[in-house]
Amino acid sequence: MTAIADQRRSGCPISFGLDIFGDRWTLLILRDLLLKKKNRFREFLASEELIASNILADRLARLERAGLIARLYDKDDGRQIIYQATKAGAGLLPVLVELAYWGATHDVKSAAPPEFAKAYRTNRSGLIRRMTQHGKPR
Amino acid sequence: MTAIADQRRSGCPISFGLDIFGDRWTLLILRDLLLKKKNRFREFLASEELIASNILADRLARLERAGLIARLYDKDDGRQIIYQATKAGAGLLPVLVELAYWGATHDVKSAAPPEFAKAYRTNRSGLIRRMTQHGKPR
DNA sequence: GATTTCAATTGCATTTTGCAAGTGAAATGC
DNA sequence: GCATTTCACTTGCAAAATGCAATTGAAATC
Repeated sequence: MTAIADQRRSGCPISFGLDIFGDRWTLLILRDLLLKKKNRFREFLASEELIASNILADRLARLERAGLIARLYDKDDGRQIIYQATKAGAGLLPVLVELAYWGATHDVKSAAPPEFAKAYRTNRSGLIRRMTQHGKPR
Repeated sequence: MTAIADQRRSGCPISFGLDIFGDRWTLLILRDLLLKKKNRFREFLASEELIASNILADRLARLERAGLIARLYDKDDGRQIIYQATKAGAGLLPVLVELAYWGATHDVKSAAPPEFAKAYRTNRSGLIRRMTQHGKPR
């Protein structure tokens, strides 16, 4: 599965990522999807940071175009759409873990549980493996 | 050393980070600073992605306010300012490494050298340790 | 003393964001 | 079976951020 940023600024792999999710909201959606197991529009809307519905719709569309998420139709409810991370999207979990660890260690008012930083320091790859198992992309 | 985002959206450590560097340019400046050993205004301007000088000045000011970089005066040249990562700024190196690895593995046209992904897979923490030693923050 | 280099700043057009309200289709309640 | 609610969005519009080109003033070089 390959992500495509169509107006990339350079060949740099970091700028490639930022061309897709370099904004204040996109990684929060992926956090909800990968870490909080949310997968519906209204669930993303309900997150603490209060994303506006037009921005959410725009970011979901971009994520889909970039190949990081897929849209499924809920067969039990014709209104609802289920959002799922692709392998490329799920591949960002380690990035989210590093971001969370950086925030947890540099933000005085962090709401991250102390167990997280502890688990990270004790066994980072085990932590990531456990987190990955829980919400495996198909 | 503690970074301060003054209008944070939530207690989430990920959103804390995004409140500081959640845009298309800030992490590229930190990439230049931490990975490419650039530390002057004109050097950041010269990067491949071609940041505009007003945006660069704005991001450097924000990074300083957030406590991720410091400004030093070059005593050999009164015009020049030397930008340096603080410990909090240098703490983002693992985030940059993960971003680079994600980009290197998911971007077909990645310009990242194959040795990087190889080194990451073989010995990630050793790679990060070596990268950290090279440009140590004071 | 004139020219160049430095780190920015200014003015202005374009794009993105954010808020509030609204939409149509589908499900639920009575 | 009809009204109400819920769903995933869309629309309109003001405000803020971005991007471009030109300019600034201080300091270094020629």
